[in-house]
Amino acid sequence: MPSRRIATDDAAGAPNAGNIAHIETRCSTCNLRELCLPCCGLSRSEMDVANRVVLNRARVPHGETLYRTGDRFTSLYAVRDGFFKSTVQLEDGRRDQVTGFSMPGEVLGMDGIATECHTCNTIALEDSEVCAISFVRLQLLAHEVPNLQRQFHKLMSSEIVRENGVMLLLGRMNAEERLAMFLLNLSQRFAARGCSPTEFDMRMTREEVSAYLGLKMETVSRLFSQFQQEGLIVAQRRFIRILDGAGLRRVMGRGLG
Amino acid sequence: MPSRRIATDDAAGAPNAGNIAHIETRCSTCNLRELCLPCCGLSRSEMDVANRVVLNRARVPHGETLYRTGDRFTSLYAVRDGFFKSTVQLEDGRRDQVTGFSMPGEVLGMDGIATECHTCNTIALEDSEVCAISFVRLQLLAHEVPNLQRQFHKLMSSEIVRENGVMLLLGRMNAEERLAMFLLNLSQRFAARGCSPTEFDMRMTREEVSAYLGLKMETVSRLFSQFQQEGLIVAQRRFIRILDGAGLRRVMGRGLG
DNA sequence: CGCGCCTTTGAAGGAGCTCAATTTAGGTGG
DNA sequence: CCACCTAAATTGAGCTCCTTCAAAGGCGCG
Repeated sequence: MPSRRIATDDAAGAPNAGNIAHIETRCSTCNLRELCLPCCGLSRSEMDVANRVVLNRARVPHGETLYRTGDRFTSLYAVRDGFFKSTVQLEDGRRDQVTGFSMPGEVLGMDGIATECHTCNTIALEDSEVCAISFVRLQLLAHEVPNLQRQFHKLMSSEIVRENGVMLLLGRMNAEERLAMFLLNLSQRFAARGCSPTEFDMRMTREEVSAYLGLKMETVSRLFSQFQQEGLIVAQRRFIRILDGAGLRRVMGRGLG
Repeated sequence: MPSRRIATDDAAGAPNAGNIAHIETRCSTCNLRELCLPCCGLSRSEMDVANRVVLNRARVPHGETLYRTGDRFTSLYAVRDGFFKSTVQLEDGRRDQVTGFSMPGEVLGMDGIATECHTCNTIALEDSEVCAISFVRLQLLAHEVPNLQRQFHKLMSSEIVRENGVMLLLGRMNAEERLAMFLLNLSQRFAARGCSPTEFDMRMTREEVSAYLGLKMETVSRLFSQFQQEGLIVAQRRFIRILDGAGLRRVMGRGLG
């Protein structure tokens, strides 16, 4: 099945096709503006300008692809609601690595800027909603609003920094440490969104967690059980309660001496 | 020892301190302009504008740090000559992961944009030379030259894409595949610089290669020996000759039946 | 209620690690 | 110019952690 095309005004074709909800969005009233790219760090008046980026809101049902490798790049996507995974695949397509999970306020699609084609696949892990931000328009607007330009640069840089962290995790941590780090990271991101940092529902399967952590599903499952026995967490399938955050942090030191 | 500070005109302090060679550089005469950020893809007249970015050339002797974690971010660095590694460290500092090796024409320092402090360490693997590009000035100039803005965005995006590839390597490839991929990547990058793709001198130690590939030094050493016995390469310490590139490419399929 | 998918758990195997000894290359000073 | 010294690289043997293969358990949904 084809990945869904979310039209932005300057994209070829109808601006509002098929089953995709198209909503004129006002950033200034968006409850994610603290987290979202074009709004974060902008003053009230700048925000009015930002409203003109024309964000086309679109729903992405659970399991649907937002964009896939090879798709032409036209927009960035701010996650408004829901949860996504991004994956890269080995040519043969048999093995794939999850490069990240994205939650509300985070921005997807920056991989496509370089070649103007996407280089990974992004799939909704639950019924989700994104704001499609026309990249051409974003650039035009950023030209007028230096602060927006800066925010955008910081956003791309953060993604580089984040990926550096994942490389450290994949290259130099053992299985225990990887899962502990993963849980702490999720926890911290939920907290930043005003959700409980100690009790949350993971949206991803064990398989997807393992594809992110560079492990096998069975290993991840065993580790959840182990952490539970050690009294660090309660894990009932996707539901997680963190009982001992400090303990998890300590796990990350168990790797070497 | 402190990391070396390379002053750009708008940085606080003397613009040309100590043992650092300061040379007014003209991009239009630089033999790297095909590869380098501010020049790549720019027309002749745009290039003249680019000359005004004020690139301070600086030498970085073998083993010296260009910037380190926590250093204030002021500039990007285009590698003019030499070879660098970038590393991130676990808090304890005992384990570190090499996030990339950089060669002439490549740009370093984009990790610093997000927080205005660098989040990795970058060290010269041989006597090297960089152009320090004041980020403030780059932004001003990019504002005047849209093409430069676009090139810069593509550059950051490429870095994201590159790191996605490394995550795939670290998360889903076995040791053989990792080394094969590494050698083919080096080869291809040397080729792009007009150097022989089949015969080159690696600038990094086995230790550094292993810190990049998420393996141990001994494993990497064994693999070099193995590849040599299989007739894929000649490896005499850092000198590498690729005898059978197609064979190396085939190695990357051996990972999963 | 039964089917499919996700998850858990066990037992055995193997890829890469650890520890340790040896070889080689490059730099330095007599 | 050679002997020495140190750092890098190689190689071996045994071990460990994670994987592989297999089976059973549990939850959601038609």
